[in-house]
Amino acid sequence: MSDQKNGSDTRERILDVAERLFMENGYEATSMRTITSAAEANLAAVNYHFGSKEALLREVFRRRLAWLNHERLQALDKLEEQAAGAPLKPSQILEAFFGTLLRMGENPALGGMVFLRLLGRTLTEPAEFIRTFFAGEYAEVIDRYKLALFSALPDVPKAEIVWRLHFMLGAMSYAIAGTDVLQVVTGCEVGDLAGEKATDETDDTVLARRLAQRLMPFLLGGLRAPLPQFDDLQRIQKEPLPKTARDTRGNGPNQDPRPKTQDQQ
Amino acid sequence: MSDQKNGSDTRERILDVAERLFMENGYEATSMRTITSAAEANLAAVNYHFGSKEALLREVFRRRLAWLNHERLQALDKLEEQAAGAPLKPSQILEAFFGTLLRMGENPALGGMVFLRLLGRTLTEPAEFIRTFFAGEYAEVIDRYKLALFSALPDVPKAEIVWRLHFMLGAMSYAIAGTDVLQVVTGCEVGDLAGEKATDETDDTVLARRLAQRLMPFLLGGLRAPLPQFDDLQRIQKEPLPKTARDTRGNGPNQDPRPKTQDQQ
DNA sequence: CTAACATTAAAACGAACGTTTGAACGAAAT
DNA sequence: ATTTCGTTCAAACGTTCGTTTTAATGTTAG
Repeated sequence: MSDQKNGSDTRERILDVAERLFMENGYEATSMRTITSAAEANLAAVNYHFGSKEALLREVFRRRLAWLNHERLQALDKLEEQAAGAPLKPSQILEAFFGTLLRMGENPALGGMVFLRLLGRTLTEPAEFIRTFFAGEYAEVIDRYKLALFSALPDVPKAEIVWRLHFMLGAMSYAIAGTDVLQVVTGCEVGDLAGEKATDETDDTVLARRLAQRLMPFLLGGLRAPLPQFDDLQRIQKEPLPKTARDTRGNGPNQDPRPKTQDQQ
Repeated sequence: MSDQKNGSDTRERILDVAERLFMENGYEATSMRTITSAAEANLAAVNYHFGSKEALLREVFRRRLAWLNHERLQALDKLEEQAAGAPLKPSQILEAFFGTLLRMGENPALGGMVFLRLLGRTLTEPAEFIRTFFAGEYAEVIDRYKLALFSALPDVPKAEIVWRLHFMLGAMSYAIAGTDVLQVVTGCEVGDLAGEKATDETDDTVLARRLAQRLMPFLLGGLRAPLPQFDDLQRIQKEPLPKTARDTRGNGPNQDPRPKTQDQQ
């Protein structure tokens, strides 16, 4: 009990801190020294407990995704059991898939919005080991839900469903990851929740709930949108578009005097 | 003419190479030595022409976004001129905003899919200087389109429109950025274009066109989806969710024997 | 008590990073 | 012919990176 306490404590502290810092700065921009000092642990602790920085990131995700994927599969199992062979409603499938995730954002014990944001941002990271890791973690869940959508929408071509699943994942990931990115651009619309000034934690919880309420109808609307007309082989070329102009700033305006002596201050 | 040729040549070569490498590896994971050697330029060339690595990234985006934003504003101007004061159709607005971008993906001279992917991935990067840069570059365009959507959808609350604009941006960015990410997970559905084996460039062009055809209906469906019912103040708490269990792997299964002596091979 | 073990601690490793320097080059301009 | 200036070059700058090493610590079991 107490022999584990010391070790497990440091281990969990590192995981929690790494989760937050990876979310805030990204994987590459977060150094092990930043992590260990923020976790009040020794620099060597990460390599001792996890083996490497890459393995640390994997473990940060594994402890959350294990719960998430299990919950998602269980939700789908339950739905299919209740339906007794009949195809499910798309809204049920989306609720099981996205609702489960968004409910993580409302529960700080499961990572809360910190993990949701980290997940959304990391899904687009180009690093090879991250992609292969996610591919392995997500394979089963995606496959199950893909098949469920196939039988829920028998009239929609399967390729179209895959595309739309892709779009839905994107809308969700981006909405989560960018709650402070695009909100800045669009004019700070998060804080309009009737003057609630609470902890960051409860603030995040409220945000997660609002996000879920507004995201689900959007996704359903997109999923059930009319199919595009397929004028595939006709290759419309709306305008020839001058192939010469390499970019906009050939010699036109909009050109600030950059390379005179470069802008070192 | 020739005195500029040498310098401009290196400069453009660096921009092109950096655009591709930032897309493939991300900003932090791409070193200046990788960039300059791939561009067959000297290591100091980046600091000479652009001043710093950050400024290089900004310039990579500026030369594309200048064209894109100008085109987007012009498209909206044209639409509003034709409408003569009447509100626009949402489909027109989306076509002007997203169609303009997706048409960049079909034109390699404007960056093609390389730039589109880079844009999609960089929008979620957490680095401060990137966010402030994008905020400045996008502010005017987003504002104009936001207002256009407000008058196009007078019955929809403005906050809801902003959220859905956010979702649409996410679906697009993610769909673009992850054409090879999620496609791997979902089972390699890109290559199903009737056995076309062509250059990477024309392949990308075809991909951009297919993406546009399938993305636009999805976005329109999401934008026009029925509004969510607002049961905001009731705080549904579907299940208490044990606040004790910090994470899934307290002592359950799914636990691989990690910290025995760590996994250094 | 002591041997074994898991964990922490401090220090150093070599490699890679972004940036700077100062000289050299080459085509204009004087 | 010489100066000028934008550009390129090789080399080095100091810093930070992830990882490893070696010793010290405290707890558990025989």
